[in-house]
Amino acid sequence: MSISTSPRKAVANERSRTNDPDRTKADILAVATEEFAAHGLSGARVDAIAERTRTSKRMIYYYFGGKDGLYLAVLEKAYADIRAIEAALELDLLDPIGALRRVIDQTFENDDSHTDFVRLVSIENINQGKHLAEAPSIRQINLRIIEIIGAILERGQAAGLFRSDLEPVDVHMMISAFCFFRVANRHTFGSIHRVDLSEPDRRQKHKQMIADAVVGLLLQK
Amino acid sequence: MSISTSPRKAVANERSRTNDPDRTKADILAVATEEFAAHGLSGARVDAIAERTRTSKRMIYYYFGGKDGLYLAVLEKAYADIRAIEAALELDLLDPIGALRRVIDQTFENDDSHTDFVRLVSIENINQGKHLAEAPSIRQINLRIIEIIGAILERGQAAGLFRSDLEPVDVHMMISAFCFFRVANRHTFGSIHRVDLSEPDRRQKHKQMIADAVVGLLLQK
DNA sequence: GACATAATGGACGAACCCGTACGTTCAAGG
DNA sequence: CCTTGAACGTACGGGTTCGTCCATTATGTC
Repeated sequence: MSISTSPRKAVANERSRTNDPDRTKADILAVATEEFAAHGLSGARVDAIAERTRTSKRMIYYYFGGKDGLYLAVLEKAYADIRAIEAALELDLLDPIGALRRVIDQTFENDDSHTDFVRLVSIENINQGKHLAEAPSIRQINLRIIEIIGAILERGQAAGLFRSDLEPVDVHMMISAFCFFRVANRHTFGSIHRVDLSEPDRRQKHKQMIADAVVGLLLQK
Repeated sequence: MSISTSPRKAVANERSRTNDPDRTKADILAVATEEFAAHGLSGARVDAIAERTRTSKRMIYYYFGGKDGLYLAVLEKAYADIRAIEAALELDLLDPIGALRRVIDQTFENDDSHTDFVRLVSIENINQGKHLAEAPSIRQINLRIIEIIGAILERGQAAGLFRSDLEPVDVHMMISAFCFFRVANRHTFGSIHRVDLSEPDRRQKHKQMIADAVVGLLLQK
């Protein structure tokens, strides 16, 4: 995680870069993320990952213990990356409706641009969330988004704008469901209904739709 | 597909039931549906399916050609079963809003009770919809739901109730996204936010939420 | 500069898994 | 009955895939 602890040699010398654990780990993780996202847990091949790596299969077992350990590390990093973006949201200056629209926009853009993350979450659900259940760090990370939405709802309710019978987690689910489905089910939905869900016009329309729907729902009394 | 073409022998004799192709095929299909839904395409084991069947592995290859052929047959049957229910909806007597709520209710209940179907669709998306693309029958089946929603929207627009800038397929997606996500992402979402999405109270609340949101969205001008 | 420890590579084994070759039984028609 | 094709079972081969054993090189420390 740190800025590489490799020794003096790494300054300028290009070729003789040997024994760089941080880089090796990061390299494996990046390749593994692609492989797992593309083929799922059981479909991913350890040999295939090793082959596309700067290093060898031996290192996967050295650093991650095995296929499952590697998968878990990939999952943890994917969640951490996504939520780090959400955590940086600046909403205090906006009115409740504006803040809510900002959160929705962010979730939409996040899922849209992080296809690998969406696929990994789908895969983990196929696997019944068994690996994620053993990664307490992931839960921690995700509480932030609930806090953010909770704060917005409170402000909206205090102002007499929003209804008060919806919990933050339910609002989050409604937003996530739409943004996630749009990416996760792109293939089947697109193929069946002959629509390209990633086409700019429809993309824009959908973003407007989910924002209007959620805001409209909260304004209902 | 017919009511079994087996001979006179099959009337009452319990034990000597031999050579019953329809039953053999249906048996394989049922077991395979469970196995694929549980472990995905690459995770499913042909040997495991064969073992839990009344018959042998040889019959899988005899009737379905191979693992891929079997998977495709499972997928087709899953879609057909779900959409057959939707096609039976009787909506002509209801006002547009009532009809829309009825469709949403139906979709919600369908996804909620057909976990295997939801999982298979997720799996097919992980597989980038490649198999579904080669199954024209599935597309045909799904057009029905779009027709239904299209008719409701037209009536609502004619009555001056609904906005007219949303296509049926977009409304369908909004409904599907919520109902599908609730089931497909049950494990990760539940584990992270410590909620049981299948608990009756929350279930009911969510059903109300998606209905209110979609109706509310359409009533916006 | 010697030594302990961390990092790395290549080769390999054992289990697994898909698909098939080959042989047998059943059912309907002559 | 006898033939013929459909329905079925057993056993196995060939390829794949995970994980490890053994050997080697780098790195930091005293």
